[in-house]
Amino acid sequence: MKLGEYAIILDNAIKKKESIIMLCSCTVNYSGRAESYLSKGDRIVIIKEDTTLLVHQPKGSNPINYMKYETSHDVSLNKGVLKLSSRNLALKEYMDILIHEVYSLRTRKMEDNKTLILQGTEKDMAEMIFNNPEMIEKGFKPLTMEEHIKFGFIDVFGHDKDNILTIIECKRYNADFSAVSQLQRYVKKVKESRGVPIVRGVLAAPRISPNAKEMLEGLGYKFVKIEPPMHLERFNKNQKTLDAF
Amino acid sequence: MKLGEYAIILDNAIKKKESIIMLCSCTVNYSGRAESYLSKGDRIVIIKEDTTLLVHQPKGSNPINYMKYETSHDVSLNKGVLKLSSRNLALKEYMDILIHEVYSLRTRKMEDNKTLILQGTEKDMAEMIFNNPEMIEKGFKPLTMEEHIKFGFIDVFGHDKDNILTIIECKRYNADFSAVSQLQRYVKKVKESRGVPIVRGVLAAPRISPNAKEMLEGLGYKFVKIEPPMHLERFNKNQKTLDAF
DNA sequence: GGGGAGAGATGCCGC
DNA sequence: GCGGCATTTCTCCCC
Repeated sequence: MKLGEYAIILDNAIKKKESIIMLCSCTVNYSGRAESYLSKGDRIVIIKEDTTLLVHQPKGSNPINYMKYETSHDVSLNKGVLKLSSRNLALKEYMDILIHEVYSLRTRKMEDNKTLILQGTEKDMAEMIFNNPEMIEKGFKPLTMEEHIKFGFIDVFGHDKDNILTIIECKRYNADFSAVSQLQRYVKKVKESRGVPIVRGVLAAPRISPNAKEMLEGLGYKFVKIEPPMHLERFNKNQKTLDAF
Repeated sequence: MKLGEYAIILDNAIKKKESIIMLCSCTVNYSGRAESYLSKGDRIVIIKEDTTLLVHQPKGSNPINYMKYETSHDVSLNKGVLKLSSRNLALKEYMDILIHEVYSLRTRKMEDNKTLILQGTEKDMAEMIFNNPEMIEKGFKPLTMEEHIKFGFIDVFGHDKDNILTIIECKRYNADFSAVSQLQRYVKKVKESRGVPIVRGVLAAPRISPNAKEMLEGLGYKFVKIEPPMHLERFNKNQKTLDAF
């Protein structure tokens, strides 16, 4: 098939808001929040029904170039090269893909309105702690969860056994400097807004980096080792059983 | 084509380390750092040559499910359903994709060893400031760039006109709380390690959020409005010219 | 391999 | 729209 025929298929699919999956050799220019140039190579190019554009190389998780939704796409043919011009005027982002050869081109209206069920997030951790306060320490009495204050939101907020205000910051994986800084900010702001001299800070995570721990303890805060909850465990257990064979 | 034939094509491509692009109706189970379930719908499934797996819905920039590189993929056919079992034992991550119908399946050895040329990063900003110190303020004398200290690295480090040690933290977009905390940490650490009572902090970014500015000024630091440099501007200018038509 | 931080981060929610 | 923050963040760099 010639590039001109591919141009017509592309143009049609864009107009009909079908998803487009193309395997091709191409060159990519981008200008927007930054500027980039990617010279000729084989790539997977996807245009989704919401006009999102992705360019993937044969390695790696992330697209090498992309455009967000609400991008307009225009196809043109010039001197034996197919050109895809993508524009997001609202974001002032521009991309030109020069397509030298098309290896495969598929278009289809995709039917999918399903959303992901996800378990084991930071919010799930906060809920688990709220419902099992002794995980933090004996006598901890939670008051609120995901409480929004002007400067962010507090995962779990409550009183300790001596009725001292206590702020829990959860991290689903390794806690780092940034987590400690966040906790420090919340403690400072709550002290100010409530006019209380002492507010405790607790960082709940499966682990904490040594330097972050040093900073945490320097501030007089506490680390509690807690794993995020995994409730969809049946699948996991099945895998373990299967792996045993 | 029947699912059994697709199974053979898939199996072959996986063994030959070809890239695979499949349009299909499928169900996805994931278990690893978290757990997820995605019920039946039309998806784009990609297996790259480095064994990275991506599952894309018809909307959005990010894959709805994925596996990282160094994952093994196994294809099986059971009761009229094609099953792709993906395992990353090192990361303890598992995914099962049940494929109900294949709309399109392409495999190909992709040739691409090109890397992206990118301009306008935070590092580019630091270099620009290092070479044009008056952008920060009159009399600023930079000493080092990207200096690694035990607790992170300092974008630009130098003396101000009064020979006071000054730390510059760059952000290529909006500076937020986290940027201010980072600067605060560096100032504190440099004071301690050098035994100097006064160290200045400067945040260089195109803009700063009002709350972050309040925190910054509360710490006695300074904000300087600086845009990241865009050196590949020719393409951008051409676009503006084209858009005018 | 861990620590630390950037990213054209994206996506979500609240105001 | 902006602000604040989580993310199965990913990726890179340095130790």
